[in-house]
Amino acid sequence: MLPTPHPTRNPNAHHIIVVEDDDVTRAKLSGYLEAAGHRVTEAEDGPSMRTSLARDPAELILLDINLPGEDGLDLTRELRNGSDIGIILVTGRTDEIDRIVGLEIGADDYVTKPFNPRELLARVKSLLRRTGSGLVVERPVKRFVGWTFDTRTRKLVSPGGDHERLTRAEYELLNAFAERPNIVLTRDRLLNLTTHRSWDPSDRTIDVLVRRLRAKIEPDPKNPEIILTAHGEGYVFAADILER
Amino acid sequence: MLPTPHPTRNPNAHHIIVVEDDDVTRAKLSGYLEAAGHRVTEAEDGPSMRTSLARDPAELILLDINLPGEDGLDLTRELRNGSDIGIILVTGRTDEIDRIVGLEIGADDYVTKPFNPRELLARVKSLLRRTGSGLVVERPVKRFVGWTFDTRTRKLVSPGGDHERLTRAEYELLNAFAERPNIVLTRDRLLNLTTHRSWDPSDRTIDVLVRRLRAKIEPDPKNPEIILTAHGEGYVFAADILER
DNA sequence: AAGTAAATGTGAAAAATATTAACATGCGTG
DNA sequence: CACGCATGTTAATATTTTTCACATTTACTT
Repeated sequence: MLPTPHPTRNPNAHHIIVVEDDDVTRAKLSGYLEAAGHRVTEAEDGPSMRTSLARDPAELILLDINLPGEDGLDLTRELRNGSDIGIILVTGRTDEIDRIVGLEIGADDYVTKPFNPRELLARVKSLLRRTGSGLVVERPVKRFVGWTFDTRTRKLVSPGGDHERLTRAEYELLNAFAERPNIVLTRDRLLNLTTHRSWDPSDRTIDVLVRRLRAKIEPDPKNPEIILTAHGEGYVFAADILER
Repeated sequence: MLPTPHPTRNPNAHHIIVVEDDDVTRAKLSGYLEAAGHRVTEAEDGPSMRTSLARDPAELILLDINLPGEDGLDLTRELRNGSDIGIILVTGRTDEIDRIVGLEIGADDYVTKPFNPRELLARVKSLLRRTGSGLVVERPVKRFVGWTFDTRTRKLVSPGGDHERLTRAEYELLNAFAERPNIVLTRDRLLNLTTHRSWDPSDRTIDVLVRRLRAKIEPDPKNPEIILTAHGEGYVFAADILER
């Protein structure tokens, strides 16, 4: 195992501010994040957050919606206005209104208590990547069965050298697959990876998208060889990926 | 946590003068700036500013437009005349801005009350970098896929050697993109970076600007390769930037 | 092996989003 | 003040994405 870089001694680590009034929750959150090698500052309210931010700019903020005094949503608005900081809201109940409003206001994602540490870290990592906060670098070019997939320019070059244009959704889906080859991905997971929505059994979005992707990359779309369906489970990207 | 450099004991810190007649606002501004590790001098009017400046040259000035007696705009002109000090105007209302920016008096940027501390610090940081007074020196010339973009003269030279003239808005947009390559930028963000406006879903300003920029820099504007659209999200500048 | 219910595939309409051209406005310049 | 340019706005057109109805396949039961 790689030695975990000590957060306070690793200035290259991402700086994350945890804004949460409850001591226990705050400690828990920063514990997870520090264990993952991030540099964490704790703040118990808005003013404290502003101070920390002024002292040491952060790439990401975990923000409790239900802060005493100041509203977390107001803080979100304030942060989002003119900054590209990543914002993940922390919500107590499964209060759907809070989520939606929060995301519309400018938050990038949300997590609900109680936390699943793995999910939390995954969302943090994904957001850091999305906001372009460097460090988490992935290989931009992936190859599989003759295809060349440039994740940066979002282009796909066929074994024969033809260029395929991918729409955003197709790109997101292929990217999701290409990062996780040879394992079954549920529709729920895929939808979550490509858009930010959650899935319900009547949602056929992924199926349609898979069809379109197959039409573009499968030699014989009727008999898929790259994107296989796992009946009752989801889909598998069945090809080896060569990075770079 | 990183040790915060004490402003008055850190001669490497940037010297910033805050010119503002209202005590509360002035204290707030210098508070933010000092927390961020800058060396701050406060001045309540023009004469006081000149004195401070003579005593200790500054890299940047935060200047309230509505000073009693002397007009902030006159001071701007005076400062700009024969000095390359960074000037950020502080304005009360949003409607004052159009006038000021349109006049192109020589200020480098502006912020509106009430301040968003994070935005304020971001603009200060960015300006310090731009004026080259920082430890972080920004390269004014950027290259991408054959193009040469001189951010100082605002000139764009094509791979073939032709000169493209960019309007102010086009320049601002290209600059925003070139500083953040390979990540998705929302329209909201782009609008905030180019002008200080906030975005609403019916605002197609950025779309039109993207189109005009594409017409100038894309080999085939119908099939963009540099500025890609991320449907439902925003735009991506998909090219590597070589600085210098 | 045939029947059945559930899951998946498919084409096309509907909705959401982006592109484009044409027009409107405002500003500086001659 | 009229002209030209930069910029923003509007509305039509085009594209992408989602939804839907129905066809087909699969897994399972008998």
